[in-house]
Order: sequence, then structure tokens, then C-alpha cells
Amino acid sequence: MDEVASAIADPVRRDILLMLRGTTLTAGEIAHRFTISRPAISRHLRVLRECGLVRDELAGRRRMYRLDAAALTELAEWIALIRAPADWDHRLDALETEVRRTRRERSTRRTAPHGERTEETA
Amino acid sequence: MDEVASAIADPVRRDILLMLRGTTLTAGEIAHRFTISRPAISRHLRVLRECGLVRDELAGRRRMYRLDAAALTELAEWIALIRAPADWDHRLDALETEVRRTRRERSTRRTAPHGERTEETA
DNA sequence: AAAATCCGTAACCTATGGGTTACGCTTCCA
DNA sequence: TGGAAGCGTAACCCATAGGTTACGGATTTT
Repeated sequence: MDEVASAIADPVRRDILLMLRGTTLTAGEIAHRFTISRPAISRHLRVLRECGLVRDELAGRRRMYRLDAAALTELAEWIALIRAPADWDHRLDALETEVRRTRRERSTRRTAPHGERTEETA
Repeated sequence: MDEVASAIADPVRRDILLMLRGTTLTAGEIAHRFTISRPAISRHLRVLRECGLVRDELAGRRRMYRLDAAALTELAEWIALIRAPADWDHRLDALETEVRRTRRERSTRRTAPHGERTEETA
């Protein structure tokens, strides 16, 4: 967990992770979006690799990178543990509201996966 | 956000935050639970103070420390953003179930669920 | 086959982090 | 009122992080 936390403590690495959401990019494509040197990016990528936040795959002379968000789970759970005691009830209310709103929004934008359950009362 | 992330990247500081859940402790009480020197703990506490994860208050010749979990919000939201795309619908289902279950459990265990429901921004 | 491309590694420098011991300032107490 | 208690700070040491330039090893292209 130490490694993951210190990995995302760097703004460059956070930006890399953000730009990998949904896509896969080559090392060169990533490096090209920063002003710092390419070797610096290469080492950032190594840090992300070694803590599991990123997976790489050789494709010819290029190397494709993709996000692996599962590496964040442990840290997310620790943060949840710390945040839990504070203002529990209020946050649960807000959370349920948000969950309902987000799912409703998604099921109208896409095709509804399973039955409609938007009218249940708590 | 950099500061918060790098603060919780250290296991000693994570332990300090954990032991501050729910209580307030003096610097001495905290230091006494570790094997490393007291000045080292003092500096860890300073790091936590300066990034807002901890609040301190002088009480005579002692200094009381308490957790301030709000400092984790920004980082938690960033992590949520990264984790969001994966398995979105399924997690929303599970989340709503858990929210409902947890709140029901809490309102039966305690006296009343907040007689007044204040304005919800949703 | 030779050259260009893609990308990691090595060597180097400086800044920062975390530990230690020594010290100093308040505050309590006998 | 003098000494002990509680804590932060300073000075110091060593390891690590992050940047740079120079280099090397595959793969593609011409």
C-alpha cells in the first residue's frame, strides 16, 4: 500500500493514470504530452508498473500501457476506514441519492440492463 | 493533494491516523506506542498537521491531537474517478444495497435517525 | 543492409525524507 | 521557586526520488 500511495503522490503519475482511463497508450504517446524528458516518464512508468497501477505489453518496438485500477482497492478501503466515523448518517443519505441519480442517468443513456428499480422507498 | 497522498504513504503516519479514530491523544501518548524516537514522531505529526489530516490544540503543557478526515476528501474523489469506469453498474447496485442495509442497521441500534432532515443538495 | 524509430537503462546531480542525539522553551508540581 | 515533565526544533547523516544527458538494444522501414 505504501508504494501505491507514494506513486499517486506525484502529479505527473496521477496525470498519466488519468490519461490512461479507458484507453491504452504507448510510452511515446504518454511522454509526448509532458514537457519533462522521456527517460523521466519512462521511470514514472516503471514506478507505476512496479506497484501494479499499470500493465504493459510489448507490441513490436512499442510498449502499450493500460490502467489497472484494482491496485487502488486496498488504499481506497483504508481511506474509507478512516473517513467512516465522521458524519456517517449524512453521508449515507447523500450517497444513496447519488447512487440512484447516477444509475437513472446511465440507464436512460444506455439500454437498461435489468428491471427498473427506481421507485423503491428507503 | 500531493501532500495528503505522500503523508499517508508512510506506515507510521497511517498508524497514527488509525489510532486517532474517535479519540484525541497527546503527542506523548502517540509517541509511546512506537519504537522510534519521540522527535521522529513529532515530525510525523507536523507533516500530518501541515497537510490538514490532523488538528492540534494546546492543553497546558501537553498538545492534543485529533483526526480531521476531511483532508482525505479530495484524494478519495480522485481515486473514485480512476476506479469509476470499471464495473460501474454492478458496483452501483452493491453500493445502494449496502447503503440501505447500513442505515437500517444504524437507525435501529441508535435512538432516532436525526429527527430533522436538513436541506439536501441533490 | 543500413538507417531511423521506439524505449528502457546507466551515470550523475541535487533536493527531500526519515532517523538519531542534543537542546530549549513552557507548564506543572512539591 | 527549583526541578521535572511534555514537546517542538536544530543539526547532522544516510538513503531515496526525480530530473538531466548519454547510451544501447530491438524492431521497423527504405
